[in-house]
Amino acid sequence: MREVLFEELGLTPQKKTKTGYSTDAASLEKIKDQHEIVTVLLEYREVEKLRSTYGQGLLDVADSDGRIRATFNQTVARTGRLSSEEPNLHNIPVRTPLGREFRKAFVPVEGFELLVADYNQIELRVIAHLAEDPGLIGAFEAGVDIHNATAASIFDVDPDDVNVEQRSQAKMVSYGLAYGMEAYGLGQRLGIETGEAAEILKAYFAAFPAVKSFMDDIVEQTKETGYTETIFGRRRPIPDLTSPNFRVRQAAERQAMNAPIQGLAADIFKIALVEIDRSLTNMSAQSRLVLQVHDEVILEVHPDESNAIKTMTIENMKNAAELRVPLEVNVATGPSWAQAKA
DNA sequence: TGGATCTGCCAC
DNA sequence: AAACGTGGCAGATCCA
Ligand SMILES: Nc1nc2c(ncn2[C@H]2C[C@H](O)[C@@H](COP(=O)(O)OP(=O)(O)OP(=O)(O)O)O2)c(=O)[nH]1
Ligand SMILES: [Mn+2]
Ligand SMILES: [Mn+2]
Repeated sequence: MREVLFEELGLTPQKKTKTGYSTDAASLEKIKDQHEIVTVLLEYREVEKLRSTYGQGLLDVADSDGRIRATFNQTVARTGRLSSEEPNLHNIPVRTPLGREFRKAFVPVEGFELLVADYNQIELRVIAHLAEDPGLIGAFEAGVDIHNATAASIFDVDPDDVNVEQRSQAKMVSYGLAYGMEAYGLGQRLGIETGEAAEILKAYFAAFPAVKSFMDDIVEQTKETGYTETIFGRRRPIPDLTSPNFRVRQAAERQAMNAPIQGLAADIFKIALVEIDRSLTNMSAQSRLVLQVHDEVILEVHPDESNAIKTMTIENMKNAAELRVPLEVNVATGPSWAQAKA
């Protein structure tokens, strides 16, 4: 593709990879108007990704009883998250309408429904707790949805008019900035000028002043000990903090910022998951756990148990840890993963 | 034919 | 890619 676009058609290269000019989606978006094939290629990329990875890929691994059984690795992700392989059930599409179609294929066994419970703004709550940031804590006490507020601010729309895609983008901005994203990277991702991105960054840390100092402290502390540690005691060594290579060292600093947060969120979620499992046993429930996705749990629920299981799941998740801000859970039920959305 | 690497892209 | 973090998978390419 690189050869066709940049040599044969002579389109304008945007950025480079290790081996030549990049043809990734962000680059193609910028040269759409130079040749009609670019839009076609973008559409092909989207459809082929979905067809190969999720269409054929999932059909290939589905068992004869209609279930898909993945391997959940407990010692792969360095932060304490699980990972899922063969297949990866942690990256089933949700962000585009066409991609979301695949979630309709995840259904409960006959006579049951799916219950989906996902922590609300989980890592922002963890940051609020660890950084003791007055802006974040105040927002959570007031019941503010920060992803929504951030979206309203960066896209200049009324908070009530924020759509799903905008909130999703704002999520990326919120976590990106918290974990060391710079104005340049923010501009690239939003498709705006670096200067404009710098204004967004400035506004973010003005609203949440303690986040920056917390991140600086974490990096300093990690340089001294050589590892990060969650409040439950999960340690991650970060030896690259002393690398002579600037790039490697910078990357290590961002890992040090992220690991205690993502790690604590993983600790909390795992505690909740074990408690949910214990409760199901204690209740002698017919309902069962079928999947987890980092801060989300999916249960196959018998209608007779629906209310009890819903209450039990929410309570276990909210009470898995006691932070300076409340833990909140979004929960929904439905006949498929796609439809179990509040 | 198959392993290793690279690019690109899906999710949290 | 110097430029949020954590993952896994498909396809192309290079090479044995
Ligand atoms: N560094 C980073 N972390 C992310 C990103 N997306 C998701 N995460 C992490 C932080 C989130 O708290 C966690 C769970 O993802 P969710 O999609 O459930 O988002 P969150 O819980 O923040 O918001 P929610 O209220 O559930 O929509 O995964 C990202 O783009 N960058
Ligand atoms: Mn969540
Ligand atoms: Mn989630």
